[in-house]
Parts: sequence; C-alpha cells; structure tokens
Amino acid sequence: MEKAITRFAPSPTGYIHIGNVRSAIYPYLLAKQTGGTFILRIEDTDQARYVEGATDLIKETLTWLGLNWDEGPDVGGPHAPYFQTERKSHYIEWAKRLIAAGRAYADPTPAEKIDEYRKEDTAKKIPYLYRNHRPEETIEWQEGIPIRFKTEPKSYEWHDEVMGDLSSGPEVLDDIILIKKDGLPTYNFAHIIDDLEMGVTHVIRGQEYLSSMPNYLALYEALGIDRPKFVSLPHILAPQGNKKLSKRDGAKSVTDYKNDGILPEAMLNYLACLGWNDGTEQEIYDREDLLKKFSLDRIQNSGARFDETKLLWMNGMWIRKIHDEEGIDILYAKIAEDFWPESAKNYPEDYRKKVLAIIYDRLKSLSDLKTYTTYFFEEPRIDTSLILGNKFLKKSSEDELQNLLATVAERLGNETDWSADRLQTTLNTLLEETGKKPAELFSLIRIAVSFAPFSPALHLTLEVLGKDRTLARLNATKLALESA
RNA sequence: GGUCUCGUAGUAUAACGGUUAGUACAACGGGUUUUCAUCCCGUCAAUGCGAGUUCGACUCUCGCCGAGAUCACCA
Repeated sequence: MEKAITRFAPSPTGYIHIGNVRSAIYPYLLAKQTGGTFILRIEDTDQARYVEGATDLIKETLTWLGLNWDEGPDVGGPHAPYFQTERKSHYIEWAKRLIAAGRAYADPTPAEKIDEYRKEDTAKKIPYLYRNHRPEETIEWQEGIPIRFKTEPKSYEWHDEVMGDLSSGPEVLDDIILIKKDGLPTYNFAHIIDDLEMGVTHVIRGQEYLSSMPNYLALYEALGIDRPKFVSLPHILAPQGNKKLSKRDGAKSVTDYKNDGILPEAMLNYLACLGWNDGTEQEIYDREDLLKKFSLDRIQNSGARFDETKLLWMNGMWIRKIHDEEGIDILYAKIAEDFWPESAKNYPEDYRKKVLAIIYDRLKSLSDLKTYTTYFFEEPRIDTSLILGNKFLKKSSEDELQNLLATVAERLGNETDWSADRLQTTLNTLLEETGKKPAELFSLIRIAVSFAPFSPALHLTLEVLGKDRTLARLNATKLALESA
C-alpha cells in the first residue's frame, strides 16, 4: 500500500473532546498501517481564542491514547516548524504569488462596510457573496491589510473516501480571506499550504468542512497543486438530541475519561469502532488489530452517538483482558495511585496486587476500586442494620446470628492452613454442621467482615484479609449484635 | 432561507439485488453454593413514508418526510 502521510491539526483552544479525537485516531491508523507518517500540527492562528497550556493538553491526550506523532512539536521533523504562527512567512509568500497571478487581492474594505453589504443582500433575499462586492480598484498589499482570494465561480466535482462522489455549484464559491489583518492566515488558507509543504496525502477531518470543500478546490486549482485525498468523518452525536457533540453541550475531554478510570486501550477501541467496523462481528480490538484491519472505505457515513454505557462495558472487558492475557503485574502497573483508596498507601504492593487479583473481574472502571476495596485496607464501620435487614438473614433472630458468628469464629480460629482452598473446605463443613443455606451463612460472614454491599467470593476474601483480621471482625460484629 | 450530507431495534452496527434481516451494548427473565460482577441460556426490539425498476429491493432511481452540517478577518 502507498505510504500515507496524514496529520492531526488541532487548534490550541482548549482540551480535546471525544467528538474530535477520532480525527486523530484514523489518520494515525492510516499512516502507521502504510508505513507512512503521522504529523501533529498546531493551528494557532487565532490569537483571540488561544488558550495557554492547550498544546500540552493536546500532546498529553495523544500520548495517553498512544497516538505518537512522527513529526510535530517536541519530535521535530523535516517540515518544521509545526506551529502555524511560526510559519507565517510561508503563507505570505504563497499569498503574494496568488496576487501576482491575479488570483488574490489586498482588500482594505472596513468591517462596517462588509457588514453593510451583508445586510443589503439579506434584505434583498439574495445570498451574500463577497465576490459581488469586490472592490474595483486594486491596491498594493502591505501588512495590516487582509488578502482575499479572487475566486472564479464554477462547478466542482470531487471524491471523498467516505462520502463518495460529491459535487457543488458555483454559488458556494466566494472571495474568502487568505491572510487576516493581523498578518496571520485563516484556516482555509493555512491548512492547504501546510498540507502541500508537508506532503500530506490524506486530509482526514470532520464532516463540517464539507461545505467549504469547493473553496478549497478552487484554491488548489489556483495554486496549481494536486488535490490530496479527502476523508470526511461523520459527527459524533451527543448522548441526547441529535446535535453534534461539542464543548458547548458539555462534551467531556478525553482526559476526563482517563481520570474516570477508563483505560486508554478501551478508549481507543471504543472510539475507533464508533463509526467504523471491519465487517466481522469482532468488538474488541487492540492497537495491532486496528492497524491490521482499519480501512477508510469501511468508515460509516452517518453520525454515531457516543454511548458511555458501552464504553464502560468495553473498559471492563479490557480490564479482564489485560489481566488474563498479560497478568496481574501489568494490570497493576496501569492503575494510578489515585484510584486506590486513601488507606491503601499504607500497604505493600504485594498485598494490593492480591486484592486486585480477586476484585479485578468486577471492575468496570478503575475508579470502582475505591468503593470496592476499602475494607481490605481499613476497618469497616460496623452497621448491624446491614445484617438485620439482609433479605437472607432477617428471618433469623439476633441470638441465632451471634451463635452462628461464634461458631464460625471458633472454627476458623482453629484453622492452621489459611489458604483459599482450605477455607473453601472449611466453609463447606460449616455449612453442613450448621445446616444453613449458603445464602444465609455466607451472607452473614461476608457482611461481618466487609460491611460492603458486595465482595469477591468468600473464601478468597477471607484469604486476602488474613486470619487475624477475619477473626477480629467476626468478633467485633458479634459484640455489636449483642449490644444492639 | 441557500448549499451540502445523512436516515436498519433505545444505542453502535452486519447483510455481491436473493437468509427467518445477523451481532454487540442496554433492558427484562433464568442458570453457575451468598452479594456484586464474570460466564452461560433465553426474551423484547429495526430497514422513515410513498412510488418506480426487477421474478425478487435494506440495497438501484425519483418524490416526500425527518435529522444534521455549513453559510466569519473561527477552526
């Protein structure tokens, strides 16, 4: 396959949200699977909207997802610089060439006058097109004056790798601004120049640019350069309504999900498959799989809704997959300290791994760890109502429960081999001796040692908790029942 | 309003013009010696509407309806 040179070109105006990170994932996949180049370019030409630190946020997001760029900030590359503000002279240069060729002009028309034109046309109910108000006299260009494209109204046809064959009429072509008053280029102009100079083969971006395509095509033509391939990605829709997901509607940043306990593997998997599939029934893809199977022609051409529930399901799948395939150490290493309960920091890694090993298969998010494992690290608050109100235990009297706890404590106290297997056997023996149903006896023990809404299989929980703590908690619970 | 795009269950999607319209998430029910989860089994649920082409249409054509995007010295 031909080597693809692709780019992700965000503007540093804030965080990257899940609605637009796919325009980083797909270019990455395409570049990597063809042995090409993935470029990160920062489009910082809008100084008014520039947000300090946004570039770091962008880099952090890509790095977290493992979308490493071959050219761009930090790593450099043959087409440096990768910040548009540092490429200013390139755009001016090309704009001047267009002026020389009679395909662009300096336009000193003040903003108020332009507003007037717009209002006039609107009043007349005709489409507002600046080319109908093009100044008759041409002036010499100098800093501080915008440069506009001098368009030639005509029809265009083009191919989009996702949308298929597209066309448009002359009515959408206009004299768009190339260079702004501040001397910096507009997106419309800058991206074309940069893509050209950087050798970009596939322009992959959101569908919202579709309506600007004819103007871009006119520009390619006027500049006398070949068109790259166009790949328009459908929108990701907000959970409610049919709107495109945007920050205004509260789209979360990709890194918010990181803090919520989503693994990057799951995020990449979910996002890549939102609006793309390989035609099989496969749901779980790792990076290698995606690189192997991704193809532009199977990108969906209608919008897809972002579904947090499915993401969470997929995250659970990934937590188990990593444990099962790579082992507890690898899984453990992926869990940041913040996800553990506060009190866990007093415990050695070894112990925490044991806890993780018996709890991992019920985590949907790493942030579940806090609520699921606290009782392994600190003494639970005894709440006898959890026992007395339990649906399996409420028919037993308090005396009976106390006796039961005493029996269990005595039996387990005699235990010399505190292993899960042995505990399982002992628990079974207790079942026979007391004549209780598992639901009753095990619920009682489970609650008495954890006071948690749920916990792993009892014998495993007890093993990790250890003999001393198990006995202490059983006795404490028994005493609490007595005084209740 | 102009222009462009899209339309399969609640959601994400599959189906050379030929199946009983498949799969996954969710929901609901059941099973695996407690709970939660995993795992397994099952239930519910879809081709926007109307014509046309065809022996046969989710698939091709047209019209309608619905939804979205865009019309900046923002990207």
